[in-house]
Amino acid sequence: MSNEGLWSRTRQAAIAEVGTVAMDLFLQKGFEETTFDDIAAAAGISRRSLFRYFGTKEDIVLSHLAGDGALIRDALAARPDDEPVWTALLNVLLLIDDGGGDRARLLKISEMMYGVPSLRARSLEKHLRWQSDLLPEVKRRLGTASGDLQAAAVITSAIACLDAAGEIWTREKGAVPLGNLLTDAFDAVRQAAR
Amino acid sequence: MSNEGLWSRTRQAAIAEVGTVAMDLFLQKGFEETTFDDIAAAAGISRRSLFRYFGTKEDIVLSHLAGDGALIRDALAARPDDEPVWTALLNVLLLIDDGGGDRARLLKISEMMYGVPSLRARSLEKHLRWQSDLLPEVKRRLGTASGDLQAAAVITSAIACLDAAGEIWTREKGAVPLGNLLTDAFDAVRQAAR
DNA sequence: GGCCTATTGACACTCAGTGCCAGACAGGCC
DNA sequence: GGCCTGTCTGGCACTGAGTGTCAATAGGCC
Repeated sequence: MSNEGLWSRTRQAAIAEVGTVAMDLFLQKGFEETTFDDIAAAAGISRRSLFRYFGTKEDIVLSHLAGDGALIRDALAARPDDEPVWTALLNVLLLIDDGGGDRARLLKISEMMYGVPSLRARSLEKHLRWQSDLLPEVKRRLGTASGDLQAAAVITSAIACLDAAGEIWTREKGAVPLGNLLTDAFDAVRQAAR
Repeated sequence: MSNEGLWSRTRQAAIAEVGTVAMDLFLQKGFEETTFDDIAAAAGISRRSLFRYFGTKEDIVLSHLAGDGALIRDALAARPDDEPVWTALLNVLLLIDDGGGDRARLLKISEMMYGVPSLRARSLEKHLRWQSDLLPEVKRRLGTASGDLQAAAVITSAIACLDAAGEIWTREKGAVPLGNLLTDAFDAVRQAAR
Protein backbone atom coordinates (compact mmCIF):
# COMPACT_ATOMS: atom_id res chain seq x y z
CA MET A 1 0.00 0.00 0.00
CA SER A 2 2.77 2.42 0.74
CA ASN A 3 6.26 1.57 -0.44
CA GLU A 4 5.87 0.11 -3.92
CA GLY A 5 4.66 1.48 -7.19
CA LEU A 6 5.60 4.50 -9.20
CA TRP A 7 2.68 6.33 -7.68
CA SER A 8 3.81 6.46 -4.08
CA ARG A 9 7.42 7.04 -5.06
CA THR A 10 6.58 10.18 -6.97
CA ARG A 11 4.28 11.22 -4.16
CA GLN A 12 7.10 10.82 -1.63
CA ALA A 13 9.32 12.92 -3.87
CA ALA A 14 6.64 15.58 -4.11
CA ILE A 15 6.25 15.68 -0.34
CA ALA A 16 10.00 15.92 0.11
CA GLU A 17 10.10 18.86 -2.25
CA VAL A 18 7.32 20.60 -0.37
CA GLY A 19 9.43 20.09 2.75
CA THR A 20 12.41 21.72 1.13
CA VAL A 21 10.34 24.69 0.03
CA ALA A 22 9.07 25.03 3.59
CA MET A 23 12.57 24.86 5.05
CA ASP A 24 13.68 27.63 2.71
CA LEU A 25 10.83 29.79 3.94
CA PHE A 26 11.65 29.03 7.57
CA LEU A 27 15.27 30.01 7.07
CA GLN A 28 14.27 33.19 5.24
CA LYS A 29 11.41 34.50 7.34
CA GLY A 30 11.86 32.61 10.59
CA PHE A 31 9.98 29.59 11.85
CA GLU A 32 7.19 31.21 13.77
CA GLU A 33 6.72 33.98 11.23
CA THR A 34 6.01 31.46 8.48
CA THR A 35 2.41 30.28 8.34
CA PHE A 36 0.91 27.21 6.75
CA ASP A 37 -0.72 29.47 4.18
CA ASP A 38 2.68 30.85 3.20
CA ILE A 39 4.08 27.37 2.71
CA ALA A 40 1.05 26.10 0.82
CA ALA A 41 1.15 29.09 -1.51
CA ALA A 42 4.90 28.75 -2.12
CA ALA A 43 4.58 25.03 -2.77
CA GLY A 44 1.55 25.44 -4.99
CA ILE A 45 -0.69 23.10 -3.05
CA SER A 46 -3.70 23.60 -0.82
CA ARG A 47 -3.41 24.26 2.88
CA ARG A 48 -5.40 21.11 3.52
CA SER A 49 -3.02 18.88 1.63
CA LEU A 50 -0.08 20.42 3.41
CA PHE A 51 -1.65 19.38 6.69
CA ARG A 52 -2.00 15.89 5.32
CA TYR A 53 1.70 15.74 4.45
CA PHE A 54 2.93 17.23 7.70
CA GLY A 55 0.69 17.39 10.73
CA THR A 56 2.57 20.31 12.24
CA LYS A 57 5.25 22.81 11.28
CA GLU A 58 7.59 21.08 13.66
CA ASP A 59 7.16 17.84 11.73
CA ILE A 60 8.45 19.54 8.60
CA VAL A 61 11.71 20.47 10.29
CA LEU A 62 12.09 17.15 12.09
CA SER A 63 11.58 15.16 8.90
CA HIS A 64 14.45 17.09 7.34
CA LEU A 65 16.91 16.09 10.02
CA ALA A 66 19.02 12.98 10.15
CA GLY A 67 18.50 10.17 12.61
CA ASP A 68 16.32 7.16 12.18
CA GLY A 69 15.60 4.92 15.15
CA ALA A 70 15.74 1.71 13.17
CA LEU A 71 19.05 2.68 11.59
CA ILE A 72 20.61 3.39 14.96
CA ARG A 73 19.30 0.14 16.37
CA ASP A 74 20.90 -1.83 13.56
CA ALA A 75 24.14 0.08 13.94
CA LEU A 76 24.27 -0.82 17.62
CA ALA A 77 23.56 -4.48 16.91
CA ALA A 78 26.47 -4.44 14.48
CA ARG A 79 28.99 -3.33 17.11
CA PRO A 80 31.22 -6.12 18.48
CA ASP A 81 29.80 -7.91 21.48
CA ASP A 82 32.82 -7.32 23.71
CA GLU A 83 32.69 -3.55 23.27
CA PRO A 84 31.55 -1.79 26.45
CA VAL A 85 28.02 -0.38 26.14
CA TRP A 86 29.04 3.22 26.62
CA THR A 87 31.70 2.96 23.93
CA ALA A 88 29.34 1.17 21.59
CA LEU A 89 26.72 3.87 21.99
CA LEU A 90 29.30 6.55 21.33
CA ASN A 91 30.41 4.82 18.15
CA VAL A 92 26.83 4.48 16.99
CA LEU A 93 25.99 8.13 17.59
CA LEU A 94 29.17 9.17 15.81
CA LEU A 95 27.62 7.78 12.64
CA ILE A 96 24.92 10.46 12.52
CA ASP A 97 27.57 13.14 12.85
CA ASP A 98 26.53 14.86 9.71
CA GLY A 99 23.59 15.73 7.53
CA GLY A 100 25.67 15.34 4.39
CA GLY A 101 24.44 18.66 3.01
CA ASP A 102 26.09 22.02 3.17
CA ARG A 103 27.43 23.20 6.53
CA ALA A 104 26.01 26.71 6.53
CA ARG A 105 22.48 25.51 5.98
CA LEU A 106 22.78 22.84 8.65
CA LEU A 107 24.06 25.41 11.10
CA LYS A 108 21.15 27.74 10.41
CA ILE A 109 18.73 24.89 10.91
CA SER A 110 20.41 23.98 14.18
CA GLU A 111 20.22 27.56 15.36
CA MET A 112 16.51 27.58 14.59
CA MET A 113 16.19 24.27 16.38
CA TYR A 114 17.77 25.49 19.59
CA GLY A 115 16.19 28.90 19.33
CA VAL A 116 12.55 27.93 18.96
CA PRO A 117 11.24 26.26 22.12
CA SER A 118 8.58 24.16 20.42
CA LEU A 119 11.16 22.82 17.99
CA ARG A 120 13.63 22.06 20.73
CA ALA A 121 10.94 20.18 22.58
CA ARG A 122 9.98 18.13 19.55
CA SER A 123 13.59 17.30 18.91
CA LEU A 124 13.95 16.02 22.45
CA GLU A 125 10.83 13.93 21.97
CA LYS A 126 12.18 12.47 18.76
CA HIS A 127 15.43 11.50 20.43
CA LEU A 128 13.45 10.03 23.27
CA ARG A 129 11.73 7.73 20.84
CA TRP A 130 15.10 6.26 19.95
CA GLN A 131 15.13 4.92 23.47
CA SER A 132 12.55 2.25 22.72
CA ASP A 133 14.43 1.26 19.58
CA LEU A 134 17.67 0.73 21.46
CA LEU A 135 16.26 -0.75 24.65
CA PRO A 136 16.35 -4.49 23.80
CA GLU A 137 19.91 -4.44 22.51
CA VAL A 138 21.23 -2.37 25.41
CA LYS A 139 19.47 -4.60 27.91
CA ARG A 140 21.09 -7.59 26.29
CA ARG A 141 24.51 -6.00 26.55
CA LEU A 142 24.02 -4.92 30.14
CA GLY A 143 23.34 -8.50 31.17
CA THR A 144 20.66 -10.28 33.12
CA ALA A 145 21.04 -8.16 36.24
CA SER A 146 19.63 -5.14 34.44
CA GLY A 147 16.06 -4.23 33.60
CA ASP A 148 14.28 -1.56 31.62
CA LEU A 149 15.25 1.16 34.08
CA GLN A 150 18.98 0.54 33.85
CA ALA A 151 18.94 0.32 30.07
CA ALA A 152 16.74 3.40 29.73
CA ALA A 153 19.01 5.39 32.03
CA VAL A 154 22.10 4.52 30.01
CA ILE A 155 20.42 5.25 26.67
CA THR A 156 18.90 8.58 27.67
CA SER A 157 22.20 9.64 29.18
CA ALA A 158 23.90 8.88 25.90
CA ILE A 159 21.29 10.84 23.99
CA ALA A 160 21.64 13.65 26.49
CA CYS A 161 25.32 13.80 25.58
CA LEU A 162 24.36 14.07 21.93
CA ASP A 163 22.04 16.96 22.69
CA ALA A 164 24.67 18.73 24.79
CA ALA A 165 27.25 18.29 22.05
CA GLY A 166 24.80 19.55 19.44
CA GLU A 167 24.05 22.62 21.50
CA ILE A 168 27.71 23.52 21.90
CA TRP A 169 28.36 22.79 18.23
CA THR A 170 25.63 25.25 17.34
CA ARG A 171 26.78 27.86 19.82
CA GLU A 172 30.31 27.63 18.44
CA LYS A 173 29.00 28.00 14.88
CA GLY A 174 30.23 24.56 13.93
CA ALA A 175 33.86 25.44 14.55
CA VAL A 176 34.61 22.09 16.21
CA PRO A 177 33.45 18.85 14.55
CA LEU A 178 30.41 17.39 16.28
CA GLY A 179 32.22 14.05 16.59
CA ASN A 180 34.91 15.56 18.78
CA LEU A 181 32.38 17.28 21.00
CA LEU A 182 30.38 14.08 21.32
CA THR A 183 33.46 12.12 22.33
CA ASP A 184 34.35 14.76 24.91
CA ALA A 185 30.82 14.66 26.32
CA PHE A 186 30.90 10.88 26.66
CA ASP A 187 34.31 11.10 28.33
CA ALA A 188 33.04 13.73 30.75
CA VAL A 189 30.25 11.45 31.93
CA ARG A 190 32.72 8.58 32.08
CA GLN A 191 34.91 10.64 34.38
CA ALA A 192 32.14 12.08 36.51
CA ALA A 193 30.11 8.92 37.06
CA ARG A 194 32.32 6.98 39.38
CA MET B 1 5.90 44.93 42.28
CA SER B 2 5.30 41.26 42.76
CA ASN B 3 6.09 39.78 46.15
CA GLU B 4 4.89 42.32 48.72
CA GLY B 5 1.52 43.61 49.71
CA LEU B 6 -1.66 41.88 50.72
CA TRP B 7 -3.00 42.51 47.25
CA SER B 8 -0.59 40.42 45.27
CA ARG B 9 -0.55 37.71 47.91
CA THR B 10 -4.30 37.18 47.63
CA ARG B 11 -3.93 37.35 43.86
CA GLN B 12 -1.32 34.61 43.94
CA ALA B 13 -3.65 32.53 46.06
CA ALA B 14 -6.48 33.12 43.60
CA ILE B 15 -4.30 32.06 40.68
CA ALA B 16 -3.20 28.95 42.54
CA GLU B 17 -6.83 28.05 43.16
CA VAL B 18 -7.65 28.47 39.50
CA GLY B 19 -4.78 26.11 38.79
CA THR B 20 -6.22 23.52 41.13
CA VAL B 21 -9.64 23.80 39.52
CA ALA B 22 -8.01 23.30 36.12
CA MET B 23 -6.07 20.26 37.31
CA ASP B 24 -9.28 18.70 38.58
CA LEU B 25 -10.85 19.19 35.17
CA PHE B 26 -7.82 17.72 33.42
CA LEU B 27 -7.92 14.62 35.61
CA GLN B 28 -11.67 14.24 35.09
CA LYS B 29 -12.08 14.92 31.38
CA GLY B 30 -8.56 14.49 30.09
CA PHE B 31 -6.02 17.15 29.20
CA GLU B 32 -6.76 17.66 25.54
CA GLU B 33 -10.51 17.37 25.99
CA THR B 34 -10.53 20.28 28.44
CA THR B 35 -10.70 23.69 26.78
CA PHE B 36 -9.79 27.08 28.16
CA ASP B 37 -13.47 27.95 28.10
CA ASP B 38 -14.21 24.98 30.33
CA ILE B 39 -11.59 26.05 32.83
CA ALA B 40 -12.61 29.70 32.80
CA ALA B 41 -16.24 28.77 33.36
CA ALA B 42 -15.40 26.37 36.19
CA ALA B 43 -13.14 28.92 37.85
CA GLY B 44 -15.62 31.75 37.41
CA ILE B 45 -13.27 34.05 35.53
CA SER B 46 -13.04 35.24 31.96
CA ARG B 47 -11.13 33.34 29.32
CA ARG B 48 -8.94 36.39 28.83
CA SER B 49 -7.84 36.52 32.45
CA LEU B 50 -7.11 32.83 32.42
CA PHE B 51 -4.69 33.43 29.57
CA ARG B 52 -3.06 36.13 31.64
CA TYR B 53 -2.54 33.75 34.55
CA PHE B 54 -1.29 30.83 32.44
CA GLY B 55 -0.10 31.36 28.92
CA THR B 56 -0.83 27.77 27.89
CA LYS B 57 -2.58 24.70 29.25
CA GLU B 58 0.79 23.08 29.66
CA ASP B 59 1.87 25.89 31.96
CA ILE B 60 -0.99 25.07 34.31
CA VAL B 61 0.23 21.52 34.74
CA LEU B 62 3.89 22.45 34.93
CA SER B 63 3.28 25.06 37.60
CA HIS B 64 1.63 22.38 39.72
CA LEU B 65 4.67 20.15 39.67
CA ALA B 66 7.66 20.24 41.98
CA GLY B 67 11.11 21.33 40.93
CA ASP B 68 12.51 24.82 40.95
CA GLY B 69 15.82 25.55 39.26
CA ALA B 70 17.03 27.97 41.89
CA LEU B 71 16.20 25.54 44.68
CA ILE B 72 18.15 22.76 43.03
CA ARG B 73 21.08 25.04 42.43
CA ASP B 74 21.23 25.98 46.09
CA ALA B 75 20.90 22.36 47.13
CA LEU B 76 23.87 21.43 44.99
CA ALA B 77 25.96 24.28 46.38
CA ALA B 78 25.19 22.98 49.84
CA ARG B 79 26.64 19.53 49.16
CA PRO B 80 30.12 18.92 50.61
CA ASP B 81 32.95 19.89 48.30
CA ASP B 82 34.67 16.51 48.41
CA GLU B 83 31.56 14.65 47.27
CA PRO B 84 31.93 13.34 43.70
CA VAL B 85 29.79 15.29 41.23
CA TRP B 86 27.67 12.32 40.20
CA THR B 87 26.87 11.48 43.82
CA ALA B 88 26.16 15.10 44.64
CA LEU B 89 23.72 15.38 41.74
CA LEU B 90 21.98 12.19 42.83
CA ASN B 91 21.58 13.51 46.35
CA VAL B 92 20.20 16.79 45.07
CA LEU B 93 17.66 15.14 42.80
CA LEU B 94 16.58 12.84 45.61
CA LEU B 95 15.26 15.92 47.37
CA ILE B 96 12.51 16.45 44.81
CA ASP B 97 11.40 12.86 45.21
CA ASP B 98 7.93 13.82 46.17
CA GLY B 99 5.13 16.25 45.57
CA GLY B 100 4.04 16.07 49.19
CA GLY B 101 0.41 15.60 48.20
CA ASP B 102 -1.55 12.43 47.88
CA ARG B 103 -0.01 9.56 45.91
CA ALA B 104 -2.97 8.62 43.75
CA ARG B 105 -3.36 12.14 42.40
CA LEU B 106 0.37 12.47 41.72
CA LEU B 107 0.30 9.19 39.84
CA LYS B 108 -2.62 10.30 37.70
CA ILE B 109 -0.83 13.54 36.92
CA SER B 110 2.30 11.61 35.99
CA GLU B 111 0.33 9.36 33.70
CA MET B 112 -1.14 12.38 32.00
CA MET B 113 2.35 13.85 31.75
CA TYR B 114 3.83 10.84 30.00
CA GLY B 115 0.70 10.21 27.96
CA VAL B 116 0.23 13.63 26.39
CA PRO B 117 3.06 14.45 23.98
CA SER B 118 2.87 18.20 24.34
CA LEU B 119 3.08 17.88 28.11
CA ARG B 120 5.97 15.47 27.93
CA ALA B 121 7.79 17.90 25.69
CA ARG B 122 7.22 20.82 28.04
CA SER B 123 8.41 18.79 30.97
CA LEU B 124 11.61 17.96 29.15
CA GLU B 125 12.05 21.63 28.35
CA LYS B 126 11.57 22.57 31.97
CA HIS B 127 14.17 20.07 33.11
CA LEU B 128 16.48 21.35 30.42
CA ARG B 129 16.28 24.78 31.92
CA TRP B 130 17.72 23.41 35.15
CA GLN B 131 20.89 22.85 33.16
CA SER B 132 21.74 26.52 33.05
CA ASP B 133 21.01 26.84 36.77
CA LEU B 134 23.41 24.06 37.66
CA LEU B 135 26.12 24.77 35.11
CA PRO B 136 28.40 27.09 37.12
CA GLU B 137 28.47 24.91 40.21
CA VAL B 138 29.07 21.70 38.25
CA LYS B 139 31.82 23.36 36.24
CA ARG B 140 33.46 24.43 39.47
CA ARG B 141 33.31 20.89 40.82
CA LEU B 142 34.62 19.32 37.62
CA GLY B 143 37.75 21.45 37.79
CA THR B 144 39.60 23.71 35.43
CA ALA B 145 40.05 21.09 32.72
CA SER B 146 36.32 21.12 32.01
CA GLY B 147 34.23 23.56 30.04
CA ASP B 148 30.55 24.10 29.35
CA LEU B 149 30.32 20.97 27.25
CA GLN B 150 31.57 18.64 29.94
CA ALA B 151 29.36 20.17 32.62
CA ALA B 152 26.32 20.20 30.36
CA ALA B 153 26.84 16.56 29.44
CA VAL B 154 27.01 15.50 33.08
CA ILE B 155 23.99 17.56 34.10
CA THR B 156 21.75 16.47 31.24
CA SER B 157 22.73 12.88 31.83
CA ALA B 158 21.70 13.22 35.46
CA ILE B 159 18.40 14.78 34.46
CA ALA B 160 17.94 12.03 31.89
CA CYS B 161 18.22 9.54 34.73
CA LEU B 162 15.52 11.42 36.60
CA ASP B 163 13.23 11.25 33.60
CA ALA B 164 13.90 7.55 33.10
CA ALA B 165 13.20 6.87 36.77
CA GLY B 166 10.02 8.92 36.61
CA GLU B 167 8.80 7.02 33.59
CA ILE B 168 9.34 3.65 35.22
CA TRP B 169 7.78 4.90 38.45
CA THR B 170 4.69 5.87 36.50
CA ARG B 171 4.59 2.66 34.50
CA GLU B 172 4.83 0.65 37.73
CA LYS B 173 2.00 2.70 39.26
CA GLY B 174 4.27 4.08 41.95
CA ALA B 175 4.96 0.64 43.42
CA VAL B 176 8.66 1.38 43.96
CA PRO B 177 9.73 4.67 45.60
CA LEU B 178 11.12 7.11 43.07
CA GLY B 179 14.23 7.55 45.18
CA ASN B 180 15.16 3.89 44.77
CA LEU B 181 14.62 4.01 41.03
CA LEU B 182 16.67 7.16 40.74
CA THR B 183 19.54 5.61 42.67
CA ASP B 184 19.41 2.53 40.46
CA ALA B 185 19.46 4.68 37.34
CA PHE B 186 22.50 6.62 38.54
CA ASP B 187 24.24 3.36 39.41
CA ALA B 188 23.47 1.93 35.99
CA VAL B 189 25.18 4.85 34.27
CA ARG B 190 28.05 4.58 36.76
CA GLN B 191 28.52 0.94 35.76
CA ALA B 192 28.05 1.40 32.04
CA ALA B 193 30.21 4.49 31.56
CA ARG B 194 33.66 3.08 31.96
C1' DG C 1 -12.99 3.29 -22.61
C1' DG C 2 -14.99 2.34 -17.91
C1' DC C 3 -14.62 1.22 -13.11
C1' DC C 4 -12.35 1.61 -8.62
C1' DT C 5 -9.76 3.71 -5.07
C1' DA C 6 -6.75 7.01 -3.12
C1' DT C 7 -5.72 11.83 -3.24
C1' DT C 8 -6.88 16.39 -3.51
C1' DG C 9 -8.94 20.94 -2.67
C1' DA C 10 -12.57 23.70 -0.78
C1' DC C 11 -15.48 24.89 2.97
C1' DA C 12 -16.65 25.19 7.60
C1' DC C 13 -15.59 24.59 12.14
C1' DT C 14 -13.18 24.40 16.95
C1' DC C 15 -9.77 25.98 19.81
C1' DA C 16 -5.33 28.25 21.27
C1' DG C 17 -3.34 32.47 21.74
C1' DT C 18 -2.88 37.79 21.21
C1' DG C 19 -3.92 42.85 20.77
C1' DC C 20 -6.83 46.42 22.05
C1' DC C 21 -9.84 49.15 24.73
C1' DA C 22 -13.04 50.54 28.12
C1' DG C 23 -14.58 49.92 32.77
C1' DA C 24 -13.70 48.50 37.65
C1' DC C 25 -10.96 48.87 41.65
C1' DA C 26 -7.42 49.55 45.12
C1' DG C 27 -4.21 52.81 47.11
C1' DG C 28 -2.09 57.31 47.72
C1' DC C 29 -2.71 62.42 47.92
C1' DC C 30 -5.22 66.73 48.83
C1' DG D 1 -14.75 62.57 51.52
C1' DG D 2 -13.22 63.45 46.56
C1' DC D 3 -9.71 62.89 43.14
C1' DC D 4 -5.97 60.88 40.59
C1' DT D 5 -3.23 57.02 39.03
C1' DG D 6 -1.75 52.60 37.95
C1' DT D 7 -3.17 47.93 37.74
C1' DC D 8 -6.42 44.24 36.91
C1' DT D 9 -10.28 42.61 34.50
C1' DG D 10 -13.56 41.30 30.92
C1' DG D 11 -15.27 41.73 26.33
C1' DC D 12 -14.44 41.93 21.44
C1' DA D 13 -12.18 40.86 17.40
C1' DC D 14 -8.64 38.77 15.08
C1' DT D 15 -4.92 35.39 13.36
C1' DG D 16 -3.29 30.86 12.93
C1' DA D 17 -3.15 25.79 13.94
C1' DG D 18 -5.45 21.77 13.30
C1' DT D 19 -9.66 18.63 12.00
C1' DG D 20 -13.99 16.69 9.70
C1' DT D 21 -16.57 16.38 5.67
C1' DC D 22 -17.57 15.94 0.94
C1' DA D 23 -17.50 16.46 -3.92
C1' DA D 24 -14.27 16.48 -7.71
C1' DT D 25 -10.42 14.26 -9.76
C1' DA D 26 -6.58 11.66 -11.32
C1' DG D 27 -4.12 7.53 -11.60
C1' DG D 28 -4.03 2.47 -11.74
C1' DC D 29 -6.35 -1.73 -13.34
C1' DC D 30 -9.35 -4.59 -16.35
